[in-house]
Amino acid sequence: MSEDFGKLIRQARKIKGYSQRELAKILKIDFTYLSKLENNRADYAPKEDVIRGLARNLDIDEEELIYLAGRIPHQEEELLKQHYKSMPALFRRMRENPEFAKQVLQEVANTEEK
Amino acid sequence: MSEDFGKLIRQARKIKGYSQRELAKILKIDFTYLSKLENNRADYAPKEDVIRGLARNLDIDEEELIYLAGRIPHQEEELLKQHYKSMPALFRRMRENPEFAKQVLQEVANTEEK
DNA sequence: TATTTTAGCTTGAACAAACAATCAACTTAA
DNA sequence: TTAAGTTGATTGTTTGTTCAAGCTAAAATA
Repeated sequence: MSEDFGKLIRQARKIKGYSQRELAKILKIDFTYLSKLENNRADYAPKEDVIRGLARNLDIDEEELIYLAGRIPHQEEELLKQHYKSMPALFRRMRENPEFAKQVLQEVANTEEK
Repeated sequence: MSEDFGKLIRQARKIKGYSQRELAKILKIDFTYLSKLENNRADYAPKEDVIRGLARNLDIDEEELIYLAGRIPHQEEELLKQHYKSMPALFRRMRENPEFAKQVLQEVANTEEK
């Protein structure tokens, strides 16, 4: 589990003024599990549903939280398949050349008209 | 499982002149499982190891086959986490605007000096 | 002020569900 | 009559979550 995933959800929970038990109840998960998530003590990332539940109730962007957890949103799997021939290059390039990654992501962020 | 994953590995196997049993033996998987993979009858994508084994023995690019199977190579998970804030935009943009996707991927492919 | 609640949190062990692969039985073509 | 391939049922493994037990600090109570 990501180092910052736990930090982020704990912080967000506190801002919302929930105790772990309160939030866990809303999400219908065990509060001890939420504790583990906040401490990055869960061996594996939660399921997408759980992550989305967290995001919704904590006013975090759902997709962002999914990526932060090290998952890829289910709906994007199609994209991977469709572009399977060029994806490896894209990812390798972004990994090996952080400047490039920054540039591409910047570009996308800019052209986005929210 | 991807529509073309099965087709691709079956085709590649035939080119190599293997029967399902022969190839399965090399990969140390059950030949009936290989059959299912070729027919896209396996409910879930194989593990990364199995995909890599297939790719190696069938002269397919390992990463490409992983993406085609709808998975993301383990080593790339870090990248997702690192850029969790901008990834959603990138993927959404690529999904919603195939032209954009093409362009970005082209660009990467071109600047790659193999 | 010492003592007992209580509210919030953490952790290892146990468990359940989802996922990945095999087994047993069959079909077909050669 | 065997070599190749398919399929539904079953099983094994990994992943995701809960359970049982306990810790700590701050309030309440004596």
